[in-house]
Amino acid sequence: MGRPPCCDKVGIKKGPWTPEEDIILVSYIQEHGPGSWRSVPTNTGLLRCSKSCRLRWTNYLRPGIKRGNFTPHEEGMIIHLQALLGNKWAAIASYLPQRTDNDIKNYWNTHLKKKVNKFQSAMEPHSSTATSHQLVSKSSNIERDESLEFASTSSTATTTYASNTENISRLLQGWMTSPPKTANNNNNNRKAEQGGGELISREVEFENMNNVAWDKSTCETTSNGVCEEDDDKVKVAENYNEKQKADVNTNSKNNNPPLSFLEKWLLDESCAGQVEEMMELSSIF
DNA sequence: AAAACCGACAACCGCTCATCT
DNA sequence: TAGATGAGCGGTTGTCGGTTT
Repeated sequence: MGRPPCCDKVGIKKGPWTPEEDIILVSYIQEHGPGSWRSVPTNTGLLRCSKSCRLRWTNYLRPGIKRGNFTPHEEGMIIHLQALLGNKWAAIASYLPQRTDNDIKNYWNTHLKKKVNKFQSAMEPHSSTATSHQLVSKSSNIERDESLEFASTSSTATTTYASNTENISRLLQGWMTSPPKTANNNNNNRKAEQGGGELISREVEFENMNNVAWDKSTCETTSNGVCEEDDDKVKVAENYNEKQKADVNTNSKNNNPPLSFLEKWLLDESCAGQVEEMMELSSIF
């Protein structure tokens, strides 16, 4: 169709977002809700293209986003899902409600891909009979050991604005105390449609079902300090999710396909435990 | 101390799909 | 029905901070 890029316009600012820009964007979304991105730059006066605003919101400013180190369980899930779904980051992200697709994609590219490749090349002489599942499971074990090391060595928080979650927490104070019309539901529904088939179609439900509990559990079991930092943000997210839960439950009642095997596996806590076990068992790698 | 290198991640780009007119 | 527009996704790039030489 030959549509010109929205960011080609003269006077459109690029590069890292400033705190002022974030405040403007958050304030606007707080008032009008996410969506109608086209109108955001014109209504706010931001010298950013609509796309940039959307990305900034969905990948960074949106409530409920967990930042910081990935837990071994999260790593295992990413590896599993990547093996099963390929580079469908949005689909994978739907199973890790607090992580953005961009985050997962970056983490895969910078950490997990290398490790998995390393493992695969190590397995090369013997791998002719190994199933991909075995491969992935064993890969997960490497992730765990190395990630623990990683977590202990890389916990130095960056001091840049963009990485400071407290800034965002403050920005989001009051968000959802007067909730806007949730265009997010529409986005989620659309994502579900786009994600391709049954596997993804239930992400909305899962997301809302797990957001709060997931956050709490992961916070309690990790000791990297990230969760404490994000406490305010988590609370804000909880309110946000409560609201969404109510909306989405209505929809899911009407259209509620059965869980696939993969989903069951992923959602089943005991199975998650098995992954951990497998990780332990193959720590020889 | 400074330059070179490297890793992490935020942001951008191009494409596709859905919706609207 | 076709074109225009909005929005989302995945790949890639740019920037920045830390580490090594």
